[in-house]
Amino acid sequence: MKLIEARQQFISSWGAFGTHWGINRTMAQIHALLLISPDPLTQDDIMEQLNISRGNTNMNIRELINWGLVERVLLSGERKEYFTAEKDIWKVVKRIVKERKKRELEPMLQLLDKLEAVEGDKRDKNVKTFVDTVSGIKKLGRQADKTLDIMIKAEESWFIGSLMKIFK
Amino acid sequence: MKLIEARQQFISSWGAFGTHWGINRTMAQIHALLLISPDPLTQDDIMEQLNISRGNTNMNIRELINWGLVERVLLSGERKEYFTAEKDIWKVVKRIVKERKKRELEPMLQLLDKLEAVEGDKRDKNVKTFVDTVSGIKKLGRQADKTLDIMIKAEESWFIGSLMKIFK
DNA sequence: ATCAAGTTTCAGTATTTTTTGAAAACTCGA
DNA sequence: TCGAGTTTTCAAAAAATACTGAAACTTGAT
Repeated sequence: MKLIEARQQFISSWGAFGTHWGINRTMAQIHALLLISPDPLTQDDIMEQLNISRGNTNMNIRELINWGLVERVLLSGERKEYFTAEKDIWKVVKRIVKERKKRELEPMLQLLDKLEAVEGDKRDKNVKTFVDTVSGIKKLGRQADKTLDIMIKAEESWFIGSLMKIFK
Repeated sequence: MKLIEARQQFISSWGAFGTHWGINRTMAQIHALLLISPDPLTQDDIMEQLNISRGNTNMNIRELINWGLVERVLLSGERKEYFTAEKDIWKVVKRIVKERKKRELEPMLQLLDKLEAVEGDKRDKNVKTFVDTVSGIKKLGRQADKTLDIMIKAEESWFIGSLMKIFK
Protein backbone atom coordinates (compact mmCIF):
# COMPACT_ATOMS: atom_id res chain seq x y z
CA MET A 1 0.00 0.00 0.00
CA LYS A 2 1.22 3.45 -0.91
CA LEU A 3 1.61 6.14 1.71
CA ILE A 4 -0.98 8.38 0.17
CA GLU A 5 -3.59 5.66 0.28
CA ALA A 6 -2.65 4.55 3.79
CA ARG A 7 -2.93 8.12 5.06
CA GLN A 8 -6.34 8.44 3.50
CA GLN A 9 -7.50 5.26 5.11
CA PHE A 10 -6.13 6.21 8.49
CA ILE A 11 -7.89 9.57 8.42
CA SER A 12 -11.17 8.15 7.32
CA SER A 13 -11.14 5.30 9.86
CA TRP A 14 -10.17 7.59 12.67
CA GLY A 15 -13.14 9.75 11.73
CA ALA A 16 -15.51 6.80 11.76
CA PHE A 17 -14.06 5.59 15.03
CA GLY A 18 -14.65 9.00 16.58
CA THR A 19 -18.33 8.97 15.72
CA HIS A 20 -18.80 5.85 17.84
CA TRP A 21 -17.49 7.79 20.79
CA GLY A 22 -19.51 10.96 20.53
CA ILE A 23 -16.83 12.90 18.65
CA ASN A 24 -17.68 14.48 15.37
CA ARG A 25 -16.20 13.07 12.23
CA THR A 26 -14.40 16.19 11.10
CA MET A 27 -12.80 16.83 14.43
CA ALA A 28 -11.43 13.31 14.53
CA GLN A 29 -10.18 13.60 10.96
CA ILE A 30 -8.35 16.84 11.61
CA HIS A 31 -6.77 15.21 14.61
CA ALA A 32 -5.76 12.20 12.53
CA LEU A 33 -4.26 14.41 9.84
CA LEU A 34 -2.19 16.34 12.33
CA LEU A 35 -1.05 13.14 14.01
CA ILE A 36 0.51 11.85 10.82
CA SER A 37 1.90 15.18 9.62
CA PRO A 38 5.56 15.62 10.49
CA ASP A 39 5.36 19.41 10.41
CA PRO A 40 2.75 21.86 11.63
CA LEU A 41 -0.04 22.69 9.17
CA THR A 42 -2.01 25.84 8.49
CA GLN A 43 -5.77 26.11 8.36
CA ASP A 44 -5.52 26.20 4.58
CA ASP A 45 -3.48 23.01 4.47
CA ILE A 46 -6.14 21.25 6.50
CA MET A 47 -9.03 22.65 4.46
CA GLU A 48 -7.38 21.50 1.29
CA GLN A 49 -6.35 18.04 2.46
CA LEU A 50 -9.71 17.20 3.99
CA ASN A 51 -11.91 19.15 1.59
CA ILE A 52 -13.77 21.08 4.20
CA SER A 53 -14.74 24.71 4.56
CA ARG A 54 -12.84 27.37 6.40
CA GLY A 55 -15.49 27.79 9.08
CA ASN A 56 -15.70 24.11 9.80
CA THR A 57 -11.94 23.81 9.99
CA ASN A 58 -11.66 26.74 12.32
CA MET A 59 -14.34 25.54 14.72
CA ASN A 60 -12.99 22.05 14.97
CA ILE A 61 -9.40 23.15 15.43
CA ARG A 62 -10.56 25.34 18.26
CA GLU A 63 -12.36 22.42 19.85
CA LEU A 64 -9.26 20.26 19.55
CA ILE A 65 -7.28 22.99 21.26
CA ASN A 66 -9.87 23.06 24.07
CA TRP A 67 -9.36 19.36 24.53
CA GLY A 68 -5.62 19.97 24.72
CA LEU A 69 -4.91 17.69 21.78
CA VAL A 70 -3.68 20.32 19.35
CA GLU A 71 -1.70 23.48 19.80
CA ARG A 72 -1.02 26.64 17.91
CA VAL A 73 2.53 27.12 16.72
CA LEU A 74 3.88 30.44 15.58
CA LEU A 75 6.69 30.11 13.10
CA SER A 76 9.02 33.06 13.19
CA GLY A 77 8.69 35.32 10.19
CA GLU A 78 5.31 33.83 9.32
CA ARG A 79 2.05 35.63 9.57
CA LYS A 80 -0.07 32.49 9.48
CA GLU A 81 -0.85 30.28 12.44
CA TYR A 82 0.29 26.70 12.32
CA PHE A 83 -1.16 23.76 14.20
CA THR A 84 0.38 20.61 15.51
CA ALA A 85 -0.91 17.61 17.46
CA GLU A 86 0.62 15.94 20.48
CA LYS A 87 2.22 12.82 19.03
CA ASP A 88 2.74 10.83 22.22
CA ILE A 89 -0.32 8.60 22.24
CA TRP A 90 -0.15 7.86 25.92
CA LYS A 91 -0.34 11.59 26.62
CA VAL A 92 -3.24 11.88 24.21
CA VAL A 93 -5.16 9.13 25.96
CA LYS A 94 -4.50 10.65 29.35
CA ARG A 95 -5.75 14.04 28.20
CA ILE A 96 -8.94 12.58 26.81
CA VAL A 97 -9.56 10.53 29.94
CA LYS A 98 -8.96 13.54 32.12
CA GLU A 99 -11.38 15.73 30.18
CA ARG A 100 -14.14 13.19 29.90
CA LYS A 101 -13.83 12.32 33.53
CA LYS A 102 -14.27 15.97 34.42
CA ARG A 103 -17.08 16.60 31.97
CA GLU A 104 -19.06 13.41 32.39
CA LEU A 105 -18.10 11.11 35.23
CA GLU A 106 -17.84 13.71 37.95
CA PRO A 107 -21.19 15.39 37.25
CA MET A 108 -22.79 11.96 37.06
CA LEU A 109 -21.44 11.03 40.48
CA GLN A 110 -22.74 14.26 41.94
CA LEU A 111 -26.17 13.56 40.55
CA LEU A 112 -26.16 10.03 41.92
CA ASP A 113 -25.38 11.33 45.38
CA LYS A 114 -28.46 13.48 45.20
CA LEU A 115 -30.66 10.74 43.80
CA GLU A 116 -29.57 8.19 46.35
CA ALA A 117 -31.09 10.36 49.06
CA VAL A 118 -34.58 10.00 47.61
CA GLU A 119 -37.42 10.15 50.13
CA GLY A 120 -39.42 7.03 50.78
CA ASP A 121 -39.63 3.75 52.58
CA LYS A 122 -37.18 1.12 51.46
CA ARG A 123 -39.81 -1.52 52.08
CA ASP A 124 -41.50 -0.15 48.97
CA LYS A 125 -39.85 -2.22 46.27
CA ASN A 126 -39.87 0.68 43.83
CA VAL A 127 -37.84 2.72 46.27
CA LYS A 128 -35.59 -0.18 47.07
CA THR A 129 -34.79 -1.00 43.46
CA PHE A 130 -34.14 2.63 42.67
CA VAL A 131 -31.81 3.17 45.59
CA ASP A 132 -29.99 -0.11 45.04
CA THR A 133 -29.43 0.65 41.37
CA VAL A 134 -28.20 4.15 42.05
CA SER A 135 -25.91 2.94 44.83
CA GLY A 136 -24.47 0.23 42.66
CA ILE A 137 -23.64 2.63 39.87
CA LYS A 138 -22.21 5.11 42.31
CA LYS A 139 -19.95 2.56 43.90
CA LEU A 140 -18.50 1.44 40.61
CA GLY A 141 -18.30 5.01 39.38
CA ARG A 142 -16.30 6.11 42.38
CA GLN A 143 -13.93 3.23 41.89
CA ALA A 144 -13.47 4.14 38.24
CA ASP A 145 -12.88 7.72 39.25
CA LYS A 146 -10.05 6.79 41.59
CA THR A 147 -8.50 4.39 39.15
CA LEU A 148 -8.53 6.94 36.36
CA ASP A 149 -6.95 9.54 38.62
CA ILE A 150 -4.02 7.27 39.15
CA MET A 151 -3.82 6.43 35.50
CA ILE A 152 -3.74 10.10 34.60
CA LYS A 153 -0.72 10.59 36.77
CA ALA A 154 1.07 7.46 35.63
CA GLU A 155 3.92 7.10 33.20
CA GLU A 156 3.20 4.85 30.31
CA SER A 157 6.05 2.48 31.09
CA TRP A 158 5.04 2.21 34.70
CA PHE A 159 1.43 1.75 33.82
CA ILE A 160 1.96 -1.01 31.32
CA GLY A 161 4.51 -2.74 33.49
CA SER A 162 2.21 -2.76 36.48
CA LEU A 163 -0.73 -4.00 34.57
CA MET A 164 1.28 -6.78 33.07
CA LYS A 165 2.39 -7.97 36.44
CA ILE A 166 -0.95 -7.62 38.11
CA PHE A 167 -3.15 -8.94 35.40
CA LYS A 168 -1.32 -12.19 35.10
CA MET B 1 -36.85 14.58 46.47
CA LYS B 2 -39.77 12.35 45.67
CA LEU B 3 -39.24 9.01 43.98
CA ILE B 4 -41.18 9.98 40.91
CA GLU B 5 -39.01 13.01 40.33
CA ALA B 6 -35.79 11.15 41.08
CA ARG B 7 -36.70 8.44 38.60
CA GLN B 8 -37.41 11.04 35.96
CA GLN B 9 -34.08 12.69 36.53
CA PHE B 10 -32.20 9.43 36.49
CA ILE B 11 -33.75 8.43 33.18
CA SER B 12 -33.15 11.74 31.54
CA SER B 13 -29.54 11.99 32.71
CA TRP B 14 -28.78 8.47 31.68
CA GLY B 15 -30.10 9.35 28.24
CA ALA B 16 -27.94 12.45 27.99
CA PHE B 17 -24.95 10.51 29.25
CA GLY B 18 -25.49 7.89 26.55
CA THR B 19 -25.43 10.43 23.77
CA HIS B 20 -21.89 11.40 24.75
CA TRP B 21 -20.85 7.83 24.21
CA GLY B 22 -22.39 7.15 20.85
CA ILE B 23 -25.53 5.54 22.25
CA ASN B 24 -28.86 6.92 21.26
CA ARG B 25 -30.91 8.74 23.82
CA THR B 26 -33.94 6.49 23.70
CA MET B 27 -31.98 3.30 24.03
CA ALA B 28 -30.20 4.63 27.10
CA GLN B 29 -33.50 5.80 28.58
CA ILE B 30 -35.19 2.46 28.10
CA HIS B 31 -32.21 0.84 29.76
CA ALA B 32 -32.41 3.29 32.64
CA LEU B 33 -36.11 2.67 33.08
CA LEU B 34 -35.65 -1.09 33.20
CA LEU B 35 -32.75 -0.74 35.63
CA ILE B 36 -34.92 0.99 38.19
CA SER B 37 -38.04 -1.11 37.63
CA PRO B 38 -38.38 -3.91 40.17
CA ASP B 39 -40.51 -6.03 37.87
CA PRO B 40 -40.36 -6.75 34.14
CA LEU B 41 -42.20 -4.30 31.89
CA THR B 42 -44.09 -4.71 28.64
CA GLN B 43 -43.53 -2.71 25.50
CA ASP B 44 -46.65 -0.75 26.32
CA ASP B 45 -45.41 0.11 29.80
CA ILE B 46 -42.21 1.49 28.30
CA MET B 47 -44.01 3.42 25.57
CA GLU B 48 -46.25 5.00 28.12
CA GLN B 49 -43.62 5.86 30.69
CA LEU B 50 -41.20 7.37 28.20
CA ASN B 51 -43.75 8.77 25.76
CA ILE B 52 -42.31 7.16 22.69
CA SER B 53 -43.83 5.33 19.76
CA ARG B 54 -44.27 1.62 19.43
CA GLY B 55 -41.76 1.30 16.59
CA ASN B 56 -39.10 3.23 18.40
CA THR B 57 -39.62 1.20 21.56
CA ASN B 58 -39.46 -2.06 19.69
CA MET B 59 -36.27 -1.25 17.79
CA ASN B 60 -34.42 -0.03 20.81
CA ILE B 61 -35.45 -2.94 22.99
CA ARG B 62 -34.17 -5.25 20.30
CA GLU B 63 -30.88 -3.39 20.21
CA LEU B 64 -30.56 -3.64 23.99
CA ILE B 65 -31.14 -7.36 23.71
CA ASN B 66 -28.38 -7.56 21.08
CA TRP B 67 -26.06 -5.87 23.50
CA GLY B 68 -27.03 -8.43 26.11
CA LEU B 69 -28.27 -5.78 28.52
CA VAL B 70 -31.94 -6.67 28.46
CA GLU B 71 -33.78 -9.93 28.17
CA ARG B 72 -37.21 -11.13 27.27
CA VAL B 73 -39.20 -12.71 30.06
CA LEU B 74 -42.28 -14.81 29.52
CA LEU B 75 -44.71 -14.72 32.38
CA SER B 76 -46.83 -17.80 32.56
CA GLY B 77 -50.42 -17.25 31.58
CA GLU B 78 -49.53 -13.97 29.84
CA ARG B 79 -49.66 -13.42 26.13
CA LYS B 80 -47.48 -10.31 26.22
CA GLU B 81 -43.71 -10.28 26.34
CA TYR B 82 -42.01 -8.70 29.31
CA PHE B 83 -38.55 -7.21 29.47
CA THR B 84 -36.06 -6.90 32.25
CA ALA B 85 -32.54 -5.51 32.57
CA GLU B 86 -29.50 -7.06 34.17
CA LYS B 87 -29.23 -5.24 37.50
CA ASP B 88 -25.68 -6.14 38.46
CA ILE B 89 -23.78 -3.09 37.24
CA TRP B 90 -20.45 -4.83 37.11
CA LYS B 91 -21.93 -7.37 34.71
CA VAL B 92 -23.42 -4.56 32.67
CA VAL B 93 -20.06 -2.82 32.37
CA LYS B 94 -18.33 -6.03 31.40
CA ARG B 95 -20.88 -6.71 28.70
CA ILE B 96 -20.51 -3.26 27.23
CA VAL B 97 -16.74 -3.45 27.32
CA LYS B 98 -16.78 -6.82 25.65
CA GLU B 99 -19.07 -5.70 22.85
CA ARG B 100 -17.30 -2.46 22.13
CA LYS B 101 -13.95 -4.17 22.17
CA LYS B 102 -15.19 -6.63 19.59
CA ARG B 103 -16.95 -4.05 17.45
CA GLU B 104 -14.41 -1.25 17.58
CA LEU B 105 -11.05 -2.00 19.11
CA GLU B 106 -10.37 -5.27 17.34
CA PRO B 107 -11.17 -4.01 13.82
CA MET B 108 -9.08 -0.93 14.50
CA LEU B 109 -6.10 -3.07 15.49
CA GLN B 110 -6.45 -5.11 12.33
CA LEU B 111 -6.47 -1.98 10.24
CA LEU B 112 -3.41 -0.63 12.00
CA ASP B 113 -1.51 -3.83 11.25
CA LYS B 114 -2.20 -3.30 7.59
CA LEU B 115 -1.33 0.40 7.64
CA GLU B 116 1.90 -0.14 9.51
CA ALA B 117 3.19 -2.14 6.56
CA VAL B 118 2.97 0.86 4.23
CA GLU B 119 5.50 0.92 1.40
CA GLY B 120 8.22 3.56 1.44
CA ASP B 121 11.51 4.62 2.82
CA LYS B 122 11.55 5.47 6.51
CA ARG B 123 14.09 8.20 5.79
CA ASP B 124 11.20 10.08 4.22
CA LYS B 125 9.84 11.95 7.20
CA ASN B 126 6.27 11.59 5.98
CA VAL B 127 6.64 7.84 6.02
CA LYS B 128 8.44 7.88 9.32
CA THR B 129 5.82 9.99 11.08
CA PHE B 130 3.02 7.88 9.68
CA VAL B 131 4.58 4.58 10.70
CA ASP B 132 5.58 5.86 14.13
CA THR B 133 2.08 7.17 14.82
CA VAL B 134 0.42 3.98 13.68
CA SER B 135 2.85 1.84 15.69
CA GLY B 136 2.32 3.92 18.78
CA ILE B 137 -1.44 3.59 18.59
CA LYS B 138 -1.18 -0.10 17.88
CA LYS B 139 1.05 -0.73 20.85
CA LEU B 140 -1.26 1.01 23.26
CA GLY B 141 -4.28 -0.56 21.63
CA ARG B 142 -2.90 -4.06 22.04
CA GLN B 143 -2.18 -3.35 25.65
CA ALA B 144 -5.69 -2.09 26.20
CA ASP B 145 -7.03 -5.17 24.47
CA LYS B 146 -5.21 -7.51 26.81
CA THR B 147 -6.13 -5.54 29.88
CA LEU B 148 -9.79 -5.47 28.94
CA ASP B 149 -9.77 -9.22 28.33
CA ILE B 150 -8.66 -9.79 31.85
CA MET B 151 -11.16 -7.31 33.19
CA ILE B 152 -13.96 -9.08 31.34
CA LYS B 153 -13.12 -12.30 33.10
CA ALA B 154 -12.68 -10.74 36.51
CA GLU B 155 -15.00 -10.75 39.46
CA GLU B 156 -15.97 -7.35 40.71
CA SER B 157 -14.63 -7.93 44.20
CA TRP B 158 -11.37 -9.25 42.89
CA PHE B 159 -11.08 -6.39 40.46
CA ILE B 160 -11.65 -3.66 42.95
CA GLY B 161 -9.48 -5.32 45.55
CA SER B 162 -6.60 -5.71 43.15
CA LEU B 163 -6.79 -2.21 41.88
CA MET B 164 -6.87 -0.84 45.37
CA LYS B 165 -3.73 -2.68 46.27
CA ILE B 166 -1.85 -1.93 43.13
CA PHE B 167 -2.83 1.62 42.64
CA LYS B 168 -1.65 3.02 45.89
C1' DA C 1 -4.56 55.72 10.28
C1' DT C 2 -4.79 52.53 6.54
C1' DC C 3 -4.56 48.29 4.44
C1' DA C 4 -3.92 43.54 3.50
C1' DA C 5 -3.46 39.05 5.39
C1' DG C 6 -5.44 36.18 8.36
C1' DT C 7 -9.05 34.54 11.79
C1' DT C 8 -13.61 34.06 13.70
C1' DT C 9 -18.51 34.09 13.71
C1' DC C 10 -23.00 32.63 12.55
C1' DA C 11 -27.39 32.51 9.74
C1' DG C 12 -28.79 29.56 6.44
C1' DT C 13 -28.34 25.01 4.26
C1' DA C 14 -27.31 20.24 3.97
C1' DT C 15 -26.74 15.90 5.98
C1' DT C 16 -27.39 12.41 9.25
C1' DT C 17 -29.88 10.34 12.79
C1' DT C 18 -33.94 9.36 15.16
C1' DT C 19 -38.82 8.82 15.54
C1' DT C 20 -43.39 7.92 14.07
C1' DG C 21 -47.37 5.34 12.76
C1' DA C 22 -49.65 2.43 9.95
C1' DA C 23 -49.39 -1.85 7.46
C1' DA C 24 -47.64 -6.47 7.39
C1' DA C 25 -46.43 -10.43 9.76
C1' DC C 26 -46.66 -13.43 13.34
C1' DT C 27 -48.87 -16.38 17.22
C1' DC C 28 -51.92 -19.21 19.27
C1' DG C 29 -56.46 -20.54 21.14
C1' DA C 30 -60.98 -21.76 19.62
C1' DT D 1 -58.52 -22.14 9.44
C1' DC D 2 -59.87 -17.91 11.47
C1' DG D 3 -59.11 -13.81 13.89
C1' DA D 4 -57.91 -11.08 18.02
C1' DG D 5 -53.93 -9.81 20.24
C1' DT D 6 -49.32 -8.79 19.71
C1' DT D 7 -44.80 -7.81 17.52
C1' DT D 8 -42.03 -6.25 13.67
C1' DT D 9 -40.90 -3.56 9.69
C1' DC D 10 -39.98 0.46 7.15
C1' DA D 11 -41.10 4.64 4.29
C1' DA D 12 -41.84 9.16 5.40
C1' DA D 13 -41.46 13.04 8.71
C1' DA D 14 -39.17 15.34 12.30
C1' DA D 15 -35.35 16.53 14.93
C1' DA D 16 -30.66 16.96 15.78
C1' DT D 17 -26.23 17.81 14.16
C1' DA D 18 -22.69 19.37 11.12
C1' DC D 19 -21.08 22.33 7.32
C1' DT D 20 -20.68 26.30 4.31
C1' DG D 21 -19.45 30.77 2.85
C1' DA D 22 -19.49 35.40 3.23
C1' DA D 23 -19.25 39.25 6.35
C1' DA D 24 -17.17 40.99 10.46
C1' DC D 25 -13.41 41.25 13.02
C1' DT D 26 -8.35 41.25 14.38
C1' DT D 27 -3.55 42.05 13.80
C1' DG D 28 0.56 44.12 12.59
C1' DA D 29 3.42 46.37 9.03
C1' DT D 30 3.90 50.70 6.73
